[in-house]
Amino acid sequence: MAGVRKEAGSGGVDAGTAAHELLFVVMLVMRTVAADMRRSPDALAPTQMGALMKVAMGPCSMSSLARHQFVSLPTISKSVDMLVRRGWLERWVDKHDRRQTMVRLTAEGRRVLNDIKKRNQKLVGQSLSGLTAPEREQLVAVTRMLSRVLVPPGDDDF
Amino acid sequence: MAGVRKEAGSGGVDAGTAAHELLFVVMLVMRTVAADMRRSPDALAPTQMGALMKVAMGPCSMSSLARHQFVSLPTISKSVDMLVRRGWLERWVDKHDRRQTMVRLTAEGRRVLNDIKKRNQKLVGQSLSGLTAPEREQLVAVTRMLSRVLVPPGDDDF
DNA sequence: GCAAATAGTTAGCCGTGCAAACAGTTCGTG
DNA sequence: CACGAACTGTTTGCACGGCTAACTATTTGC
Repeated sequence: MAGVRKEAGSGGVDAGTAAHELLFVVMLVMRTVAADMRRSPDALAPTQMGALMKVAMGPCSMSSLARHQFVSLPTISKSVDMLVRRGWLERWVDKHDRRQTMVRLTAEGRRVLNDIKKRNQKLVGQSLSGLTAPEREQLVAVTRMLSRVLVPPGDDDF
Repeated sequence: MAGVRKEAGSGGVDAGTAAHELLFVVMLVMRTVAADMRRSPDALAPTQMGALMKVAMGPCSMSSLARHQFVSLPTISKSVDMLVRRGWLERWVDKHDRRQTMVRLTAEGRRVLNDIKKRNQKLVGQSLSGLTAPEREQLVAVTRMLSRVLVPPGDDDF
């Protein structure tokens, strides 16, 4: 039960242990990636990055964005303010429900987002080049599996 | 070369593609974990969490902590201030080099750190319980492999 | 047609991050 | 040994990220 650690490779692995290992790696990656994004000329916090990525999938409302990033409405409002000021997002009032303000990615925003993505990809890719080809295959298989299980199903905000 | 995406399962996977997939999952996990840590009574930012985890491995200096978290010395100084104020860390001047201030975890700090870890583990573990036992085995194998490759070798700060 | 619910923004607070400037300590070299 | 250079942290001042509370503007429902 809880508290019992089993070794991988011989016995079973409970979800808690797997979570522990996964969290360690996630922290490891985020630490370097977040630091690199801070140093970048187009400095961006992880949440803003996530917001851009969501909007890149298609226009959405403020609430939808806030739910997606798990932040409050005031927070996303201020963040979008900043992103609009930088010229990366456009904001307009929805025709059918004038309470909602919708958000769309600008061409410049898409360019910047792709730049950051490429930059992050290169950074992490350098470490990953230390893996063998089969190891990378295994890694991708696991990421697919995690994506399937980590994205809340039936929620359009994800 | 760059820009060419190959499908997993049949052909090879270049490091960039693997990095892309890994980053997606990392963002996914961090989003939920960071949000949960904000809501927690012992609210803590990812960097502070990382600092606590490093100090939990054994006492260390400010510089060492700053390098480990990839933040500036002023930033870690202020963060440690806060953690000392909360009673989670203790600070003292090194006997042999009076320039250095060392940091150690208090009993309370260790308790809180374990609480947060358990909380995160439970949160992520819930999603991971959707995996089969062999899938979890595979996941743990990949995390081990990633830890090996992501931790800068020969650097005592990691 | 009006109260309640919904969607965003504004105001005010605290925490995180940086660079620049400062202060104390150790090192190195004449 | 003495003094300047290098190293280690802190302070200051700024920008931004996050929250709650309070407010405005719309839509919905009875």
